[in-house]
Formats: sequence, C-alpha cells, structure tokens
Amino acid sequence: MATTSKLAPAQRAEELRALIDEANHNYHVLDAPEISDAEYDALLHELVTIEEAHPELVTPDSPTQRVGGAPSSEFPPYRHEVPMLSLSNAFDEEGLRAFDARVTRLAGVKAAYVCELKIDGLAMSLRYENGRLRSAGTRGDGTVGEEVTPNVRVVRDVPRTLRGKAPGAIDVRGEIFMKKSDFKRLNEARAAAGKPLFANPRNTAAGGLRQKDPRLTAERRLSFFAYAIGAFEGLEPPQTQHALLAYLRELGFPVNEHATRCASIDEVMAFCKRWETERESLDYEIDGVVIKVDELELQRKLGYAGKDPRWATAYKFRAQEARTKLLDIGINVSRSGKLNPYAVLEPVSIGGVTVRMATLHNEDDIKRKDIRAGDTVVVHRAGDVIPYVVGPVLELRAKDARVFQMPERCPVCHSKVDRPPNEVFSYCTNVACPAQLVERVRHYCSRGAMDIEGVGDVLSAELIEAGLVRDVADLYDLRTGQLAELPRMGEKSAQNVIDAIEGSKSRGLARVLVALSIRYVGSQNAALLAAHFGSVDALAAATQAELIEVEGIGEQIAEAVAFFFQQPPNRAAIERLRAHGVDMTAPKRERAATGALHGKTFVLTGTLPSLTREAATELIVEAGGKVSSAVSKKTDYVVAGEEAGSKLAKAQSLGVPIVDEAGLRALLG
DNA sequence: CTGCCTCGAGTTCG
DNA sequence: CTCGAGGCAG
Repeated sequence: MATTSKLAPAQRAEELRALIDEANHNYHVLDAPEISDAEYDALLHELVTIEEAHPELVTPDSPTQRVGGAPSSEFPPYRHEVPMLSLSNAFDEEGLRAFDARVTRLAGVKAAYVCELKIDGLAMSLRYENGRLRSAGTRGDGTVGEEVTPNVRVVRDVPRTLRGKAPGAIDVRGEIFMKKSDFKRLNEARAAAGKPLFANPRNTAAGGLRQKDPRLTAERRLSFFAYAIGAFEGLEPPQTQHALLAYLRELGFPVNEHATRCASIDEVMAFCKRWETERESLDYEIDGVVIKVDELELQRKLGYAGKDPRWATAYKFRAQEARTKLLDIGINVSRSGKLNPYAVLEPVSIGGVTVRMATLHNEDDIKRKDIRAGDTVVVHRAGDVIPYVVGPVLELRAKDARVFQMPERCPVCHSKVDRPPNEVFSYCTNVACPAQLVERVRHYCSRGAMDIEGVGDVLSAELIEAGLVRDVADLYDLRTGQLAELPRMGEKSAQNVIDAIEGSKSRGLARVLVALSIRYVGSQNAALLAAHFGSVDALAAATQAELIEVEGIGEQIAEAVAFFFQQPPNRAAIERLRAHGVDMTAPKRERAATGALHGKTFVLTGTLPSLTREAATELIVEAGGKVSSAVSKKTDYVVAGEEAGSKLAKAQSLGVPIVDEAGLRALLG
C-alpha cells in the first residue's frame, strides 16, 4: 500500500477518489479485487478525514456520498456494553466443514448447532430497563453505533414493554428489515405519486431508520426479528441458543420461525442448501444462514479469534445482485412493431450464470430509473428468474453517460417511429419492416400457434434474409432443396422442417388466428372468435358491430380484428393458406356442459410430476373446466407443483383451495 | 367511473 | 413471471 502522500488535500482527495473508484470497479465489475477490504477501508477513511477537514472539497460524486455509506453526525453515538458480533464467513460446504472441524478440535466434543436465517437488514441493539424500551442503537463498528431510539419506537414489531418476568436490564439484539411485500407496496405508492423508486428493501430500511422525523420512519413499515442478547442483569440467562430464542419469544419479541437446532454439520448443510433454493418463498430477503454452537457454555469455552467468535459463522449465499457496466441500450423490434429497449451489459456472473442482457421494458421505465448508457448499474437475478436492471449507481456515473432517447426512426428499416398518445410504447410504422416480419414468422411457427418444429428465430431470419419468405403463407411453398442451401441445414433437417410445415395444416381456426399476429388476439380471444364464427370467412366478413356481440370481445379488440381483415395483403395471405389446404374452420366439438369440472376455473403453477402444463390444461378443458392465468377470488382451484411461484402465495392469501397433481386427478374422477 | 378480473406480449440463460 | 391494458360488473 502506498504511504500517505504529502500532496495538497485537494489533490490527495482527487487521487483517493480515483483509487476508490478503481477498486470498486475491480471488485464489483471485474470481480477481481486488487486490494484487501482493509486497504479499501483505509482509503475511504482517509478520504472521509480530508473531507471532514475541508468540506469545500466534497464533490457530489465522491464515494463518501454513497447512500448508507456516508458517515453521519446527525445521530448521537451509541456505545454497546457488550460488543455486537461480526462473523466469519463460509461460502461453500468446504468452509462449513472446516468451521465444524475447528469447533470439534477446540471443544473436544461434537457440538450441536442452531441455524438461523440471516436476514438482510440492519443489526440493532435494544436496551430495556425494568421491562421498558429505553434506547436503541445501530450496530456501527460493533462497539459504537448511532442512537436511533425515536425511530425504533415506531417499528411495530418492537415491543415497548416486555411480557412475563422481565429482567432488570437487558440488551436485545436483532435485525430491523423491510418485508418484500411492504417494499413493493411502498414503491407502488411512490410510482403513483411520481416519486423516484427505492432500489431494494435493505437500503429502504436503512434510510428509514435514519429519518429525522420518526413519522417518516413509520411510513416505511419496518419489521424486526430478535436473535441474541447482549448485557443482561437480574435473571439467570438460558443455557442454550435455542432456549434463548424461546425466551425472547416469551418476552414478546418476534423470533424467526425457521431457526432450527441441528445435531450435526450434515444437518446444518442440509438447512443451508434448502434455504438457498427456497429463499424466494420468504416475504423478506435473506443473504445466508447464521450457524451458532447451541450450548452457551461451550460458546464461552471456544471464545474469540480477533473480533470473530470461534463458535459462530455465517454461511453466505451466492449474491443475487451485482454491479456491472451498461455498455449500451439496444432496441428490439417485436412482431407488432413495438420497439423494446434492452440493456447490453458487460458480462457479469450472478448466482452462477453469466448475464449479458436484460430488458429495459419501455422508455418511461428508463426515464423513471434514470438509466444511461455508460452507467454502472445494479443487476438483480433471483433464482431462475429473468434478470433485471435495478438502477444506476449514481455516484459512479461517468461524465459521458448518455441519456436515453427513443429513436425517431426504426433501427432496422428506418421508417418513422410513432408513440401513440397515452401509451408507453413506441412503434415502427412500417408493417413490412423485416424485423417485424421475422418475429411474425417465428411466432407463426411457435408452440402455442402453428407448432412447426425446427423453425425458430434463427431459421426465420435466414428464410427472410434469403428472400424465400415474404409472408407466412410462403412457408407452404418451401422445397427441401431451398432449405438445404441454408447454413447448418442438411437434407435430413430440411425434410424434417418440410414435414413439420405440412403437419401444421390441421391445427384448426383458433390456432391460425393466434398465429396471424392480430393485435389483442391470443389463445383465449382466438378461441372465443373461432367458436363464435366457425370459419375464417365468417370472421373476415363480420363487421365491428357483429364482433362486439361476442362475449368477451369489446370495442378495441373488435376494431383490431376488423382492421386486420380489411388489409388486402392479409386477405391475400389467407387465400393462399386456404389454397395450400390449411384448415381454417373451428372443430365444432360439443363441450360437455356435464363434465366433472363444469364451471370450475383452475390456475396452474409450478412443475407437475407427470403432466406437462399443456396436458393438464387439456384434461381440465375436456372435463368442462377452464384454465386461466392469474389467481383471483373467482379461481376455484390452484394446481401447484414443484417450485411453485407467487401464484401459490396469492392463492394462500385469498384462501383458494390448493391441490397437487393427485388432487387434480381425483377431481377429474 | 372505479376496481376487479382477465388476457396479451415480451423475456434470459443453458 | 410481470406489466400494461381491455372488458365488464357494480
């Protein structure tokens, strides 16, 4: 480490900022730290010292101005009589077993452990005297934190007075955090009020505790879990960690229900693995598991190694968030001509996968989050969920970061772009835009539409590029010889594609309507139209007024459908499909009004053991039931499989009956 | 007119 | 899966 230079403060501050920014970049973006955490802290500390002595040198983009990182003198210091712990970390099974081996060696016996979820919030110490809350402070450096008593008093989970036999004095340690559901609600309210959004629950909770006006803290609806005690006077303390948790519960504190006593390190490992996969199902964020030796006597015997206790460690989950550089904002043109901005990211590994791209939804969303090309951004990816850009790291914004502007011309065909009033999306106005055509062909062949195997995005693009396809009806004129000339296409693959195209002719009217890319017409509306009109000719001849007659079809959809069939190119394409023998009639299957599930609405979620989603849907529909996409009060049953998501939670909160595959089969009879 | 309940559309990586 | 927006009942 370079020795502190004797430069003028202004120069040294500038130098420090550059060093810190580079360290941040190496750490967060390149994932290759060049300096240790301690060295980093030393740099930051030196910068803080200079800035405190020379406030005029503080720049808005200084690393010290980071939310939550800025030292503050707004709150009085709060000294912890018994220091608050820092924990050693284990990042994998090996680290955990090494921890256990050391405990066993030093203790001379196999220890039992208590596993607790590591809540991603703020560690606090609450002092109660004669059963009443006296004061509360943040963890700080473990010895001295900040006193935030008035703010903690408005946290509902924190009891003002203790229940049962209260000790003379007690420091209760725990975590202040924000529930995901409360965070979501708060951000929805802020969005509605046009205010900037909060990035994540943790920072929002931290900001909440640092409010000068406790009423603002109260608005954030913070929560609390207790998990330890510090100084303690009066009563004899419990002798094990799990008894201690039970005792805290008796005193009236919320204690996390998932804390579990484990007799061996194998059980500990199983607990960690389980919650690493199930963390999404919780209504609060966790970033790991805290493992403590259960016997307090044994804890005392093991003691400390420096600041860290030898009797506890934190198993850290793989991060779900990372910082990376937003290299550029690109634009996709969808089949409807919608321009969809997406982020081109410097590849970054999150939870074991490399993320290179993320959608940015629409222009308003980018503006709301103030995301600019060249920014360092926070990218979030939870479990198997699609990654998204949370927002920019403002203090790392480069001067040349570029404000996003929706282009005025289509990036593919250069036609004019139109953003209809009161809509958030912009559209390419050229219906013949090659990008749109590729997407329409791809959609035509996709599973929910004509289900032509072998034609995906790559082949669709090649067919159009080669001039073999100008509209979807051209697919039926393709010859194996033409296909075989395309890259990575042999005789065999070409024949398979031709066969698949041939096989698509008998899908029926509803699927054809889905496949045609008529605005607002997806599987459900296509089924309504097909059942009502019976043939493409009857539908094409229908006036807007006649279309509105159909249950579930309103003005907008009617207009879109009528408009589609008025366009001469569309009419021509349909004539050619007919000439090729594509079935465009609706099979007038009598839907049993007597089926076992008649009038019942189902929602599917998760993966069923032996049925695909399509197969389950078919069984339900055959029996007269209906499958819809979202859970509501009108839902009769939710069929849940493995890794069920938010729909299961919704069903539980609405009291909708939940069945598994066996339960569904039982209902089918 | 408001507040459900729906449906449509787009979505990343391996 | 989530968001935006259409349809419809109250």
